[in-house]
Amino acid sequence: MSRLRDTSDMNDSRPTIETVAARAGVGRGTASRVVNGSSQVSPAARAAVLKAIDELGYVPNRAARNLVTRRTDCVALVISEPGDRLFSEPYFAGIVRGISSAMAQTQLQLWLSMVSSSSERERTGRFLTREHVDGVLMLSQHADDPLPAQVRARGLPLVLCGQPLAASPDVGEMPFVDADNATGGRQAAQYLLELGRRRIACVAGPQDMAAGVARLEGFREVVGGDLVEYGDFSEESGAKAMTALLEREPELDAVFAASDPMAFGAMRVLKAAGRRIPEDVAVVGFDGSPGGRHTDPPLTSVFQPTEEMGREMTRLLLGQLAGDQATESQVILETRLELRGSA
Amino acid sequence: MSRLRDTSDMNDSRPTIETVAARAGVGRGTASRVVNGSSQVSPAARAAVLKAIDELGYVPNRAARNLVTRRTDCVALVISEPGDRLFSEPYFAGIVRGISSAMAQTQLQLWLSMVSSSSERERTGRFLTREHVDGVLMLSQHADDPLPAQVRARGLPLVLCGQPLAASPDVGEMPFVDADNATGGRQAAQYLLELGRRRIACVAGPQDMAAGVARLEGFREVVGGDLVEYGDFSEESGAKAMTALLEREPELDAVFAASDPMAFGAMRVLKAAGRRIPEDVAVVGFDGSPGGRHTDPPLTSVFQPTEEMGREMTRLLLGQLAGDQATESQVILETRLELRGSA
DNA sequence: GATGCTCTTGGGAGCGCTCCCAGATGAGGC
DNA sequence: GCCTCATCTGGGAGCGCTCCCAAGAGCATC
Repeated sequence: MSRLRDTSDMNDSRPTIETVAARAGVGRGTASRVVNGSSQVSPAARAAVLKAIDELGYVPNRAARNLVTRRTDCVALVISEPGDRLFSEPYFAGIVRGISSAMAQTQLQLWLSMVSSSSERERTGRFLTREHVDGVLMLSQHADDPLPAQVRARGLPLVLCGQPLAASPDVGEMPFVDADNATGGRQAAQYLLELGRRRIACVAGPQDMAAGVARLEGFREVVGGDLVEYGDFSEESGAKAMTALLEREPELDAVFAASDPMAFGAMRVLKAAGRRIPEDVAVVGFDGSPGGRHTDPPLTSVFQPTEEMGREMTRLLLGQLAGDQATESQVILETRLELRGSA
Repeated sequence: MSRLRDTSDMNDSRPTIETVAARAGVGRGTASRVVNGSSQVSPAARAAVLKAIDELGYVPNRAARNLVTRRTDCVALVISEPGDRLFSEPYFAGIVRGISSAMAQTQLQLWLSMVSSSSERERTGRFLTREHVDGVLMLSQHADDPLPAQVRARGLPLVLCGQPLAASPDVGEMPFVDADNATGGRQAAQYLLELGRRRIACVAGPQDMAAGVARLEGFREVVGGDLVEYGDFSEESGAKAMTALLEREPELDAVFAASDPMAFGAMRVLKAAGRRIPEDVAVVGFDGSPGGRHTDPPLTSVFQPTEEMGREMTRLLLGQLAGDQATESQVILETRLELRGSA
């Protein structure tokens, strides 16, 4: 009576592992061992089970498995930033993409939580228990964010994006992935020096984020001086800082901005002030974002491999989940100067 | 021997509903009824159970519940776009934020899947079954994306962001949330007319997306004419289109760009061509994105409530999940012209 | 042929929960 | 006092899976 059907919804009752075992002519245990890749199975039994699985279109029931294994197969991705400013930055987009694509190779699900208010922070904090997730990936650079320590205290595997500030608790053991911000700052400064620039200013990032501190530090190692104004990585703050810098030193001939958006803002102000880029003032950003290709002139920038950072975060977390001691817990990825037109 | 401990990890064995029932002096069934908000419980029993839950810090085991209820309490958020261009746009960021915050009020988990390659598309497609998720939210505007129809065919609750093109299959019944793009286009055109502009050009969006079509349609209803060039919503494409428009009609005195990034590109080209904004050429964008506040001059733009769109998508999906016939299945949200400096 | 080993196997037990049925309780009507 | 009905309650059954134990099979050794 039944005609050909999509195997994906046979009669609304999907096959269980018992069905598979029966069809393969083996016991439930053996079927389970095959599904979970145990080596303790004879080739014949394995083949029979695999055939049955294929014919029945068997998919293991996640809930049943999680119930007995006491894992959740679920990893939280927490994006913890006030306001919506940062999420729209290419930096975040690249990392999320990297994480997502690496996670797609896995059994794991990626649970997304965006935290901007303190009430959301509290809600999320309460949720981040072993009861709900196996591990946590966190995009949060602010030193005063309590979530990382909280997660860590519960013994949940955690990988941060961005080195925590030295002032943070447990900073030594916090696993993280970051770009080599200090070297990036050095690369920018060195290049500007090599161009023959001598009055080099810096639009630095916020000093309550490790990235802001390190980029400035690297820059200063090479250039010295104190022609520095601070922003918060946003375009607007970059424009403000640039205005201040121009006032302090009208003769400046180069600027290093610690983020691409800040560089965009700085370029806008420079142009409005009648400076030609790069002839009068050379500009170097930090991010190497795609948007920098389309400014006028295109922005020379220190590239950080955001997508790779996301993939590395995932790799570190998987290592922790597997209890693999060999996996390193802190990874710093190289930056490189991407020459376009602004310097 | 034991000192004060975080109740969240007492002895590594979390209380079960049986523990709660025992402590409250009731049966397992009654405890379960209280947890699930059944009305068939006497006030005294309810109070006792709630007290026990509180004292024990009881949290229901999700896997066990899902096993028996045959739900997953999990909703997929699929962001289906080629390349990483779009994800970094404020449009996406706002919607994701809205979805995330609405979902946080819920039992549901949000499973994130970013799809850019066709292999990822296939993987995701295979995963989007009732076995894995209860429903799907999809951010995908391209007409040729097979995922929506696939999900729909499986009978999974689905809400799209952005009205599907009329050419798409099942378009009539596809639940979606969108901004009123046509009216938005009209608003922009009308305003430019009211300003006394007479040679009004349009940088239109891609015509394989409903948003691109509708915004142009609305614009044309008011302005007519064929001073139109097409972009793909990106800044670069906006610049290209603007260049072409200037060539075709050097005397144009206004431009409507169907996205903010395209407007940014257009403004850049206009300035490079020596046009003053808004004196020589008035510019109106579409998005009302925060970035538009910091251009020079700030960008007048048709605002679409992205965050609200995300919240509405969530609401519609929850309605479907609850089997609530009263919940409308298609929502179109108002746009409004946000006056800044460029027009 | 008995013994000891390894490799493989089947299936009982049980994870924590909800569903549902049968029973207890109490109020109300005869 | 007895029956009926509605309300509330306890706990058995069972969701689909993995874990683990005991036992069978096969082989080499004594």
